[in-house]
Amino acid sequence: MRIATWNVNSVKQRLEHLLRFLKEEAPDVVCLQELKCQDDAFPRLELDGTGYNIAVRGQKSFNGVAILSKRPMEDIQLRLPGDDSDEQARFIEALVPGDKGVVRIACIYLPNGNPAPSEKYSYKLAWMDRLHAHARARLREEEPFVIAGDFNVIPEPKDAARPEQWVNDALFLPPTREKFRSLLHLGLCDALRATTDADGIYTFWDYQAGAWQKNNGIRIDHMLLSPQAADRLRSVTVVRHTRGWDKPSDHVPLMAELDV
DNA sequence: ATGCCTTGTCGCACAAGA
Repeated sequence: MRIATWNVNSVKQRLEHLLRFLKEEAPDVVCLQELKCQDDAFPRLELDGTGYNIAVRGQKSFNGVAILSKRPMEDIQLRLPGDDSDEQARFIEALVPGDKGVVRIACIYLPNGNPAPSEKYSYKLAWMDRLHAHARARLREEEPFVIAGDFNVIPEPKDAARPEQWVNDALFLPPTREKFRSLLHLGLCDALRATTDADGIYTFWDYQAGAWQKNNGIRIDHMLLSPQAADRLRSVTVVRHTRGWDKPSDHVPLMAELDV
């Protein structure tokens, strides 16, 4: 099963890119973030011919997440547990069947949190605590489980071309990185880091200041795998060339192949 | 030090992103 995650920065603006990506890579599952539209504005008709089933948690203007799956999904969850008053559309989860078994896939758009300190940063840290609690509960089920998405976390200095630019940023501050590590300490595996310890691997390049042309990137899109999913990991790919397309998203897709 | 782009919004500038 090929699972992809991609922050598209407006699904309406990126529809042609998405269709091209689906055609070229033929992933079984695609987790999308930053739809920037409500449920009824999601381009379902435009995706009709692709054969993907669609689960959406949209929101006006900001945020918004979706899962596309070739096979029908079950047990779709639209909220990250832990705060019933949280209205931001940043979480969607579904059980997806494969050839040999099922995988539960959570698609997340973790808050940016800038500036720090601020209420936004407090919200980010609280959201990470809720994700930690949810992951711990899922891990107790001892099944293949994947958290895929835009984490807005630079895990290590080598995950930034110029780490000194990020030392005061919510994506790289010590509390942010500590909470990311605490997810790993639960027993989750950073899929890309299971395949390589190389530096220079990025998933985001800012639109500004020629970041792409200078390769001034950061690695902030991740897939975390439960032990039962990690045991089945075959490969991880950053689909880097999409950043060079016309009118691209500032993020590129991350893709993992699981033997499921 | 700030903005640099890009997107969405009951636009006509601003918020949010990272």
